[in-house]
Amino acid sequence: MSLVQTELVAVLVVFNGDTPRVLTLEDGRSLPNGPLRTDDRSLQASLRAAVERQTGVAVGHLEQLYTFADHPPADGEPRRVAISYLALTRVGAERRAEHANPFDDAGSPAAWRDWYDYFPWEDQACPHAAPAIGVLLQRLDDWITWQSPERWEELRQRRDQVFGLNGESWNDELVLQRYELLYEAGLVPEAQMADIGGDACVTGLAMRHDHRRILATAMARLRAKIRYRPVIYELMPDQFTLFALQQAVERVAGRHVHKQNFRRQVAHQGLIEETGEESREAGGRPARLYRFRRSVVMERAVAGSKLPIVRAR
Amino acid sequence: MSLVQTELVAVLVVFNGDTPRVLTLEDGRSLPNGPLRTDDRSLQASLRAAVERQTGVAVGHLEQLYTFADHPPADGEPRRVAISYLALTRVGAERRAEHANPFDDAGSPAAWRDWYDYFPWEDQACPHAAPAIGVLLQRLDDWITWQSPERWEELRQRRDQVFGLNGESWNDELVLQRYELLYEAGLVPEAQMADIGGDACVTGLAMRHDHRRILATAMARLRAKIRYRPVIYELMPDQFTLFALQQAVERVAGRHVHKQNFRRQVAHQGLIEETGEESREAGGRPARLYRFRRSVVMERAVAGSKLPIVRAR
DNA sequence: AAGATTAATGCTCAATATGAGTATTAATCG
DNA sequence: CGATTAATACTCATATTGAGCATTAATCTT
Repeated sequence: MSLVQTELVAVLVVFNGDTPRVLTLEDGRSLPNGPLRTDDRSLQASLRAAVERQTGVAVGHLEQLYTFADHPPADGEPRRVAISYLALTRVGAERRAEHANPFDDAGSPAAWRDWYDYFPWEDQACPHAAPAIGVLLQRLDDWITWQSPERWEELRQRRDQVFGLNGESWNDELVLQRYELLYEAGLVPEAQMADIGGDACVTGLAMRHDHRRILATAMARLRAKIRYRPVIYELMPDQFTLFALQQAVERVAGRHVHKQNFRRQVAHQGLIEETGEESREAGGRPARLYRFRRSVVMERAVAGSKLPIVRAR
Repeated sequence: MSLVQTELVAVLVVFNGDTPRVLTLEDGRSLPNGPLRTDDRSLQASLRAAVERQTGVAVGHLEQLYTFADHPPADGEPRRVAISYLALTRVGAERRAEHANPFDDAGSPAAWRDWYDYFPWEDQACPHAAPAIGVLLQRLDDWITWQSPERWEELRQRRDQVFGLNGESWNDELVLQRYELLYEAGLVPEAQMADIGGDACVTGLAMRHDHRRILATAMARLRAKIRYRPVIYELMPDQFTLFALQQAVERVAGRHVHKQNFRRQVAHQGLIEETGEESREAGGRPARLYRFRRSVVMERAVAGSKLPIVRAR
């Protein structure tokens, strides 16, 4: 029959000025989730309720990501379907996780984790991540060599594309494709039946079920979306400097941005306005503070707003 | 509990050279659909099987659209969740609908219908649709006037945005937003409890459940996607002229394209190649025939490919 | 056969948008 | 006071985009 167990899974993202973080349960091994309850008004309402109940965090911007089905169960168990969402949370709202209800049903605390802990290779802007990526690529290479020779061509091409090697350029939106290639190659712990762990700084932290795949989908979506919709502002506090905004973009995208062009484009869009105040936290020339013009965005919610992310050479 | 009835719904699109068509059942009142069966390998596999069983059409390019939940049922019925997909079908493959298994479970034939029958106002390229759009906008205006005066401002702004009035420009991707505004205003038959029908050439054909909403989602997705991914080729036959390609884009987007710029950009992308043959069907200077370079696309599946759709003035 | 019609093509032009620099200014820190 | 940290101002070449004019090559009509 078509009765399936439907689960809602949320990827809550917050940017604390340093790195994007995701809300996790079970010591970082799963994402907040809950059942779709018949009495909730909508999927979104159901998800908000579940997350707030489970973690105490108020959910802001919310958008559906993708619906996954697990593999068909052998026994008569109902099939599990996961409807996943991306939720963006402003710093401040995220604090409630540590106070309100910091324990999930299993008794382990809800915790915010650097999303690059799960995908170290996605942080291309961070130079000290390079060695680990080198190790990973070496293992990938070894795996390819172990496959039947007629697949070499295809696999190497795929590797070059998704990891931006041999003339291809790094595409920060291919988070899911990279994860899936690594999964296929058995290089992430989830791919093994036994929980062998592996070296987390190379293969990233593992998660239960397909939660890391969902996280990859969320990262890819967010990276894609900040280029054409002003969603980055959903992660910013009320007031912020242009540098802080740029850092948010850089840390989300995992790559550097040309500062002057970034400012030019942001100014050009007219989505923010000066507050008149200045920030002198960084020790340097004080930076003007800006605020997001929510009213304007309502108007052109649709028009799009690109952010200048430098092309890789 | 979290047991819900999960339904898969497909929007199959074909372009026959004249207009985009969608595959419908029940005399055009519903979309092909089927349950998620526990023994199918994946959601996609389940959907392909259901559609082919129900309509006899082989599904080509397939992508997930969105997962909808209906309103909470009053009685103890399980809740219905619909996972919707967009499927693009090449002409030829679509023929099978008329031969193989032309009757659905209820005994009514599967039929391809002009998608603008369901959304007449979406066809902005068609001049004779203008009067009907005028009537619709008039009714929308009347409805706004009936609302409480403090909502007028907001509603008129929303109307101007989604319908491209008073200085706003028409955005062909807002299919869903337009439908939802009309729904809210009670201007589409689905919004009424009783099936009063209404004048289909103004309000469009109605569908059961939320199938027209799903169709709107599919149209919006396709219109958005042809701008940055080469999906339009999924609707083209093996060989085609540039003019045919342009018409496919125009009919899908519901707006005109600048011919020379269109050709320039298509040529620039290098996604197609001449076959060496010519078509002299149209009675004019013979047009060169092209074919889509599938191999190239595998390489830059990701790179994107924009199509020049003219901005509205 | 002449002229209308239907398209395909070739080419120009201005307005933006983009990527990558250099140079200057204004503050803090030690 | 000078090093450091940023913010900010400008320049420049190149690419992209929107819009148009002009020409060519076929068929269709009379």
